[in-house]
Amino acid sequence: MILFTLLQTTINQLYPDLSMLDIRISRPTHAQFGDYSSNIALILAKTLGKSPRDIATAIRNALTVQDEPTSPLIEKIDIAGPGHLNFFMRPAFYQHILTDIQQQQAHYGRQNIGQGERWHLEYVSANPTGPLHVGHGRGAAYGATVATLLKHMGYEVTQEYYVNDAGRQINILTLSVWLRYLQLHGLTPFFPDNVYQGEYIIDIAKQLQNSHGESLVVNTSRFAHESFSDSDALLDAYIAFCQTSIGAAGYQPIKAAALRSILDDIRLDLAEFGIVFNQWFSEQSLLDGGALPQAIQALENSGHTYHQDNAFWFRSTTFGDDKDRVLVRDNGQPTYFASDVAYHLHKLNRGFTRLINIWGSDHHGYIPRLKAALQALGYDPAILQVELVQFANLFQDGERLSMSTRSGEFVTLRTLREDVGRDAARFYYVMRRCDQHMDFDLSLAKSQSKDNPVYYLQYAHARLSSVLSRNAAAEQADISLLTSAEERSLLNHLSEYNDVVMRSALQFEPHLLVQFLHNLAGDFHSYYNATKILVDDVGVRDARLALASALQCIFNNGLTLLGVSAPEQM
RNA sequence: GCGCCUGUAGCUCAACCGGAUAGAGCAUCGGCCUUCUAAGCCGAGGGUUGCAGGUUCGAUUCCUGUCGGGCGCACCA
Repeated sequence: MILFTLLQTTINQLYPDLSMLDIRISRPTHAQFGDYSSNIALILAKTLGKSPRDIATAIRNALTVQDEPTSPLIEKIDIAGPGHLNFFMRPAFYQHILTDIQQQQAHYGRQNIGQGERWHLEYVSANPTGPLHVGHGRGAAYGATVATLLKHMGYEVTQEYYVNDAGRQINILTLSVWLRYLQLHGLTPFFPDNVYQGEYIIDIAKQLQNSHGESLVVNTSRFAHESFSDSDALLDAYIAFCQTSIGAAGYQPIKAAALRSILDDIRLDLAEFGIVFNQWFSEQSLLDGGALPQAIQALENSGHTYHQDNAFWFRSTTFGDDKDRVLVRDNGQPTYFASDVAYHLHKLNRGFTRLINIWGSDHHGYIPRLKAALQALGYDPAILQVELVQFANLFQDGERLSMSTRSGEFVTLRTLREDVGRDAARFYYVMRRCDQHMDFDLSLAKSQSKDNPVYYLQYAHARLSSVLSRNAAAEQADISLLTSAEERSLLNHLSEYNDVVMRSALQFEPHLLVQFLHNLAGDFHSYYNATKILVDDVGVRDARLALASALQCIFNNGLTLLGVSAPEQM
């Protein structure tokens, strides 16, 4: 940005000893403070030991000759308040921006900060034990938007879904399907209440019935469920009973069918939500491919492990974790943590220079041990960045809903999409900071779906499209004819887009872009209501059409980045 | 008990990593369609930023304490 370089060179000349300049240019809160403002004089006051106003005056003097700015793009430079430097820009400045937008169109806002650096983004990664529910939606929408934004900044982003297909919950899932399958064959097996009970389990059982007929039917009366007092122990015994009864040859197909069915559903669900992953990474593949023992070995080689109580431990406390962590249980089974270490090592071995994980906030206690493992293995723990997404509290008619995949009590993401629409759902999920708690009233979302803020933005785009379809913008237009305060404000607002997109991307904060577009739409709607664009005066009309065309482009680009459509009509 | 997140208008949330007069939407009240899309616009009311201290030119933002909410503290995943 022009002002930035101008300030930087000026200050370097005035105070050559200074290093690490943190020049920031912002849009003032009020029009009287100009188009742009910098607080650099206030910041420098302390290190220079001078009054802010003196510094501001020195800077201003360097940028002006007899009160007249040397830059043809600047009309006036004011010093206000405690020492703010306020810049008033000339139309020529905005002419540049409109021309850029006009030329670059869909590419406008794109930058190459990343220079093709390969970043890895893992998100959703919900256990494949049931359909996605609305709680997963936030992480999905957020992750997808962050990925889009980062690609826009020139990073090569690989989006990956980690499939937890190796743990105990998959065995519970398999058992659940089998029990339903037995029921379909008229049997009445003992049915624990902590198996998966959603409707979709029955669907999978029906598929199993079609593909395997009666071949997996077993009389379960031999299973003595009465002898267990602990429900988890009962479940494990029940799983073991199932495995021995039908053998691996019977068990594996059930497990595979259940996994395939659920993953296919999740994949389709996400695709319909506009989210496509580059890779679905199987946890089981880490065990099958030997990556897991290799990772454990690597940790052992690092010297930060020990044996105790027949288990194998990682001394993560050395690296700031609360307590040491088990890698291999006393029964010889590796822990989930061990495979997660292997997984992240695998990511790094694939050549990614940064790992970004988007997790539910309930996993926050897990971060230190994973970073500890990376550090023990010789990596800079900062290479892993975890963004925690707070849960959305779900309400229906004012009552809090609990979400439980196990009991089958949840509202699916699919239902939400069908109720409020894809655009509204995508938008709603990313309009707030991800680390902010969010209340989500389903009944309100449905009843007020036409009040969803997303329509405010889409409507602005539709209005602009409508005007431009009547009269296309001319190649050339004289922006200096846009003289009203509203027009100046719109131009000024528009000029901020690039910066906002960059901040949204690099800070992983899509909501900044949402806020920006919402405010811009507000400015536009006011303007549209007060000012006729298609006036008789050709010069003024062309100038306004040029502005309209730029606005349309910005809304289109911005909404596209958010994964929301930009309709031409509404 | 320890750790992380959090507390801003009646409700849901912003506030550009310490800047100027804390902003939107919803809700409430009053106006605007013979004019390019009223899913819109204009106006009104609504605040001691949980509370108490501290740091400095300046604090919603940083520090300490305190109160309230969420989450986590497994040889589960």
